Amino acid sequence: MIDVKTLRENPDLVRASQKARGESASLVDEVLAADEVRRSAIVEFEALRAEQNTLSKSVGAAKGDEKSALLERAKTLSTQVKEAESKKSATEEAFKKLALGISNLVDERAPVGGEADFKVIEEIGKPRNFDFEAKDHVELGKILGAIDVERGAKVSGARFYYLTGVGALLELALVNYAIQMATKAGFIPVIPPVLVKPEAMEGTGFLGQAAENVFHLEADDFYLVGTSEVPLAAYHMDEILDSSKLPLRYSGYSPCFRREAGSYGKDTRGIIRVHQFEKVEMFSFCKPEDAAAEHLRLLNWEKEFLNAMEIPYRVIDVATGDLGSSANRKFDCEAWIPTQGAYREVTSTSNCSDFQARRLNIRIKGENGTSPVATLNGTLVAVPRMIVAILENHQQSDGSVLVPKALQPYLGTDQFTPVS
RNA sequence: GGAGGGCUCGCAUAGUGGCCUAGUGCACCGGUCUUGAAAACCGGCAAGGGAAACCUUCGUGGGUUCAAAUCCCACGCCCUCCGCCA
Repeated sequence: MIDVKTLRENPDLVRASQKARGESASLVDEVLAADEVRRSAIVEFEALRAEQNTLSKSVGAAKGDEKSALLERAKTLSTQVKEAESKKSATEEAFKKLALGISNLVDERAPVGGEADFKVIEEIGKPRNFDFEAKDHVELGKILGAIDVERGAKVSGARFYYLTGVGALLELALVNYAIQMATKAGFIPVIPPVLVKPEAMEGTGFLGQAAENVFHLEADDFYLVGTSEVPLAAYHMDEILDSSKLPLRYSGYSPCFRREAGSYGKDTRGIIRVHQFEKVEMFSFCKPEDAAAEHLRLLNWEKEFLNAMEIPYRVIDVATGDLGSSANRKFDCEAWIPTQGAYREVTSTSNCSDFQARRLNIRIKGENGTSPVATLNGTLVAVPRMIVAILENHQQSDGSVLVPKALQPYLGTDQFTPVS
């Protein structure tokens, strides 16, 4: 949630941010109006309540006629208080509903524009020149006995898959390598719940613009998380953190579930876009003034991982119109996918500043009271897309695939060979 | 799923309708004393809104009442036991 003080004192800043995102700037004025109404309702209620409190006290002390007179007055006051209270909560709710619709203030350094207006920050590694016809990951997966999309579709439908044999082993190797790397860097490994309550989903900002991509279990009112960012962010919900212990870094390993609504026809082949996958996610709680630096650290760990996979990739600064509602800035790492002749997003890191924390009520105790903490997240490895990148980039003409050095200790081999 | 016990400001506890706008102990912070420390003593010490007065919060949500931590109803979570179960 946006800071109400910023909104009141500097509405132009918020309007500009909304505009840069391609979202409603007039919402700012609606929220300000609702805030006025809310504040006057609070003042009215509190005045009546204070009067009731003092009157109530005198009732206890009074006797006889005096008492019945006071009681008379107290009764009418009581109904007034009740009315004022329900008016107050109604206006507060209306305000909150509107205020939640405003996205985080974009970082002024983020490139302004739509999805295509990203800025390339750097390109690392060079796409290989193949002296044979490169096979795509579906074909390689079949040859190696690693990926079975046909049976995935038979059992669960489109966008589901089985990882088998070396495919399954590769997932375990990637996860182990990622967790070990994160642990070395000081992250606390976490295996979180993946069914969460509406508050957790709402607090992390996934029930807004991203709501249609979230699986919901109606019978029990649970949500299936699309990323462990959700349970990791909500881990400290309603808590006050010790600022001397920051940054607090967690690496979550969990399945991720995505409905992929509105992506019909996109990436229908293979395992680039699927409903269920495993991911190791970095999550950091830090002081707001350290957030930008922490963001770069998360990006560096992502780069370190991709470097270890020996995959050519580029880093982009995502444009304002393509940021999630909680993020003020986002960097994507895009791996080169030979058979598509394109860079495709494999990992992504977002700086959510104090936006999520305000919704989730996570604070730091400081000199001048408490204030919201900053939260950041970044992908260390999203398994299927990394498998795609590894298989396609490291394939040989005979369909075998060289295993990156970093993964060899986890797999006990330096290459995957076709199964007969 | 069934039976019982519990949920109060970091922790532990007091509190069965108005001197509870919540007491006490521990922990913590500051001070006095001390060569230094400990002890002792003094003061501070939940959160949110507000310039302040003040208001809100005793698991959550309703209700009764002029007035609710306290009475009633529902729900949540934790603990113990029973049943089922990876």
